[in-house]
Amino acid sequence: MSEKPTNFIRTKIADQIKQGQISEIVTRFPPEPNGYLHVGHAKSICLNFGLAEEFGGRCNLRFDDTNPEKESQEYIDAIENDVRWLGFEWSNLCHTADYFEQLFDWALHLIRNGDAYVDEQSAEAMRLNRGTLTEPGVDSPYRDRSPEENEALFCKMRDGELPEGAAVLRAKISMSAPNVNLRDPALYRIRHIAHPRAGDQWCIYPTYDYAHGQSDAIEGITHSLCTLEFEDHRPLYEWLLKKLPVPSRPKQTEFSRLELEGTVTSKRKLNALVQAGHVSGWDDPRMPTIAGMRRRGYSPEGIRLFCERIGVTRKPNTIELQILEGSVRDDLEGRAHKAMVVLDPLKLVVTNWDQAPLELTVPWHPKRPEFGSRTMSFGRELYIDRSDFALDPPEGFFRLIPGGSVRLKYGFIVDFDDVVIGDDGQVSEVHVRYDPATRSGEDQSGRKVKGTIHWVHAESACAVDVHLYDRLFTVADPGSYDDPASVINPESLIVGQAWAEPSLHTRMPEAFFQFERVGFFKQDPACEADRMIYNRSVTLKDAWAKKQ
RNA sequence: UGGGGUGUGGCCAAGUGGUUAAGGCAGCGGGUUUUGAUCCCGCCAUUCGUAGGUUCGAAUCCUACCACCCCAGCCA
Repeated sequence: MSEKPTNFIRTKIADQIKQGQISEIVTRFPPEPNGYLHVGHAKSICLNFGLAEEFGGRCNLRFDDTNPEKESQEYIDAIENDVRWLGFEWSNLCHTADYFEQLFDWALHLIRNGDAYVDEQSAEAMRLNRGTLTEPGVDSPYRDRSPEENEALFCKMRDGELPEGAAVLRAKISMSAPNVNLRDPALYRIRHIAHPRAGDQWCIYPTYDYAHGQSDAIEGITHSLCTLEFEDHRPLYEWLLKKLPVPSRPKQTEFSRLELEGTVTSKRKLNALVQAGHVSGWDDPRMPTIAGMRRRGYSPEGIRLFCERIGVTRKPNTIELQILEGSVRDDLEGRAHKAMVVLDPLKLVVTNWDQAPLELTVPWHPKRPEFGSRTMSFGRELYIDRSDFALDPPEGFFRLIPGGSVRLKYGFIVDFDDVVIGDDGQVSEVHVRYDPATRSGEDQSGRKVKGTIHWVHAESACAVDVHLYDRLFTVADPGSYDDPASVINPESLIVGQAWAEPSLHTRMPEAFFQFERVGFFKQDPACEADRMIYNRSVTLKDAWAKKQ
């Protein structure tokens, strides 16, 4: 295989180690538990955990849980599950909430040094006084309170004596900074609301800007990796680290976030789709969430391969869906069991077959003998896919046609005999004669046919449901719509019935399958034993369809 | 019109002054094939946003310009 592609962060770390500037790296993946993880998070997870792994360092999973309004235990559990499923194990499981006491003490430190003050302006007034992108802001009338007064007020905030919105703690930096993030950013706000982890211990909560860098410092993070939109926050990140007696000095490095063609990677918008019932949940197989991709039948290795292929840079980028699908296919090709399933059945009658059904031994994977084999019965009545027969074949069609022959994979070559047209004018049956000398594995006839098609034995086949997924949206950039629901693809899910060889069900439910010549499928975890559901993860490449 | 970023083939992406500008995906052509899949082979940027300049030599240095992205939450 090819070696791992490099990127600017990896190169920098390798360099720092070589120069002896650092001996160990510590990274962290810091999701806010306000939704499920999506493919964009997968990129970050692979980066953070991957780097730590590669350089023999550590990586923490840290819940950036500073805003109890949006966070919940359901999300916390789902995130842990998703990270593990992707194949990573954290060094420490951390919660910003566990640092609340320390963060509070440090806030006092800022206040006592005159670096923070309690502002009692309304949110509206603060917004107005912040100025604009081109004009400086105006100092708050509360900006020059004494440290003593600030400390007393801040303690009142903590003690619950002030209502929500009555006051915030602000860093005292500059209201005229050209970088608006430095115009006395809020550090603490009042929220009389319980926290999923801290319970009702607190009614003031730190903001991301105040909590993040300090949390990094507490954990001894060396490389704090985040996306580009936080670049303008870096001066603030550094300002706080410099003002506070923190135990270490982490460095923030930004990279560009993943943009995936045809998908939405905004937790807010994904949540809206879930809430409105446009999808069955966060784990709907059409969702770009890790849970959705898992349920759809993507493998962790396939997703990791994808993350490796897309690289890490600071450039704006939009990744084509083909790269994700191609990565998944490439991984699944080697690990999926190959089964025969007919999605759109057409009865095939082998007119010269008068014997009992024949049991054929068929390998689960032609190149992987260790996968073992199963038996398939072959008899007089079979189903083939309707698309594998053409009364009036187009140029280049080499499946079954009047007067023609095809091989039934792992079975025999059959020669066209006759066709039966139903009342609806459609072909209802195709009659063929099999050539006994052409049995797979012992064919000495010397016959060669152009096409090989899949089939199932009508008598023993099992009916299963198949869920055929297509892209969730009709446009390439649903994320740029305020309401992506307005461009939902009404055909993003097609439920069909199929006939499967019975041994499909003898495999474990976790198994990945390739339905030969059709696509990769995975059993849906929610289906019942008497009505199996297989989700189509991704189709096979199809040069014939493309030519059409 | 403020600040911070980014521009290398259809999509990603190496490359940081010196052979014919890596590689992946997609595409195209061919071979193998009992999956029109997989696999294998070959092709696919005289050119690095544009225009100047420095240099024996530039995607890499300088200047100007252009385009696009992010920032005015008590979200992260």
